[in-house]
Amino acid sequence: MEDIRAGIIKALEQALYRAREAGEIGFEQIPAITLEVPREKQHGDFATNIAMVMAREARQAPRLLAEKLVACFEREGTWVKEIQVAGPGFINLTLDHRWLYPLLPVVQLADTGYGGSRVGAGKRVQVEFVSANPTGLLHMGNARGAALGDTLANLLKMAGFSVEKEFYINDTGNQIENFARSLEARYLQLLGREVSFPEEGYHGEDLVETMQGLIDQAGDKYLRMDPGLRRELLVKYALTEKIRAIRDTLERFGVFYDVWFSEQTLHDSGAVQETLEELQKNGYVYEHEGALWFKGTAFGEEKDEVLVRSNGVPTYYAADIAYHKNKFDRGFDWVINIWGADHHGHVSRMKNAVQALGYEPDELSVILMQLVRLFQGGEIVRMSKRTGQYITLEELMGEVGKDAARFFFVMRSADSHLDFDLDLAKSESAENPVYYVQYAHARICSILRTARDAGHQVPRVAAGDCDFSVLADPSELALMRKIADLPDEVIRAVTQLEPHRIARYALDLAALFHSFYTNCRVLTGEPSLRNARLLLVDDSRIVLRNVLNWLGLTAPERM
RNA sequence: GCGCCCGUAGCUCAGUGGAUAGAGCACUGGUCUCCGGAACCAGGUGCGCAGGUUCGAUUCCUGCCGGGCGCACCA
Repeated sequence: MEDIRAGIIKALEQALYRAREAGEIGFEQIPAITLEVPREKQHGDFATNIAMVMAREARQAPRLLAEKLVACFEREGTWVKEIQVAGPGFINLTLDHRWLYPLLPVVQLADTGYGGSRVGAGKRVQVEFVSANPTGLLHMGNARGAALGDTLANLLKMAGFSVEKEFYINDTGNQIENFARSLEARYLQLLGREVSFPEEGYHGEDLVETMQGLIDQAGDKYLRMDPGLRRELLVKYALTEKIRAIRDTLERFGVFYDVWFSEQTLHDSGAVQETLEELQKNGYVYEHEGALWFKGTAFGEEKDEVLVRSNGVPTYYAADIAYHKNKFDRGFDWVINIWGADHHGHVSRMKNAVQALGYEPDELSVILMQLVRLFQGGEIVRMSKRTGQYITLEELMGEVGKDAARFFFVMRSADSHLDFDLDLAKSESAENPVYYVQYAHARICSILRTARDAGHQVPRVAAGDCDFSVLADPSELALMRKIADLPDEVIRAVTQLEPHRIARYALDLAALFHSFYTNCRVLTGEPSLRNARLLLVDDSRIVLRNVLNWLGLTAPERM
């Protein structure tokens, strides 16, 4: 695919040089030639706007220029069958459809590796996502982040990057203080003491359960303890419990991390302090009213930010800067964070700090994802019956299952608000896009089973030996073309940080397969046609399965 | 007030500066003697408004309108 593209571009360049030698066109340098895939099929397999781009410098009308270029174009070795000028000056290229056939054995051979590339070879990338507060349960926003982050990590791996997935545990700070007081209140209440619950505390039912669990294990022994020590021990117990619960839920959601990173360790190791000193050394820190401030205004921010409060306690910002320093010091070439849109103000602040420490801010990417709203029966679903809080990921999986949940979250662009339709996700029918894609896979497996039972194997063909010219139906060519596009799609999804493209790809591919299935009978009596189609079907299976796996969905053989 | 995201078909959303802007759902009609009907095919006066840049703008820039979210010695 890439070779073919590069070959055509080279041939176009040579045509331009030839035209110049013949005195037909004048130019200094050829601008970068891009080949796009036209929306309209009639416009061929590729199109280029090079004549329009060069029109001004060459002082010629785009169409005229295009015609001269076409006249000098040599097709030799490019698969180009037709080349013509169209519209305001486009050059449309139609390929001999035989260019697709060598792909068929390639997919078969690559198998689980098909769709991969080496654009990220030698580069280490870290994806940090979810990083939910360990004070409660995972909600819809966390779930969206989990689906996006995990899929993105899978795609990065396919693109050749070395990838690490990380969960940052916010296990210190004000919220933990608050968590401690909430736990203490629940603990005391469960043991019959009349204590009021902190106004700003964590009201979720899950804290009651957590403390009941502790009481079942350890009884009332914390009752007579010094309150400070008691809170410390309650938090320690609850954090372990909560983090385990979060990890369990994520694993059931199909998300596994390489590293669980504790914020507390940054304080304990002195990393926060070192980071502050470095910032100070670089001249970005000053003292004011007893607090230490970061000069955000030096980077065009509206105001400066507190790093260390006047009571001596570092802010979350200070810890987060230390955390990002730590990431870069671990040698990552690219650091990707997935945050809720409510943290957007933090993005430029973080990049500023990264720069202030002498790192390259462009090596930090942040994907901001917009809010998730749940819909059922056309109404917004806000509260969870069980916890009185927002619906949890656990409950969502119980309602619609892992596959539907993951697909729905990853199907939309991160920066669009996501309306999650519970009824649609639950429906086991045609209108559910998840089943549509999975059904295509199951259908393929069924065809292959039937073929095997009849004694027909998928042919194994060497790459050089593949005349599949019997595959010429438009639906067959469209399907092959889509399969050919996969590596490019992955690269695009990764470089644009848009994993939702792959969900669209899965839907498109499934549609093309269903269409092919309707138009072309696979198990025919004609052996060469049957063999060619069996290979195409098996390749479709491979591609669908790969894509479903990257999205974190199962690829069922029956359903 | 300042900042970020969004505004595309009845609904939910895709869309790489390009030619006739797409998909799913919903609705209507049709296809199938056979490999899985959870399928396929057909049916559409839609890019919030106004400027600007460009040969060309849904896409880039500015302003406005509408929706969401931020703007703590919270995280």
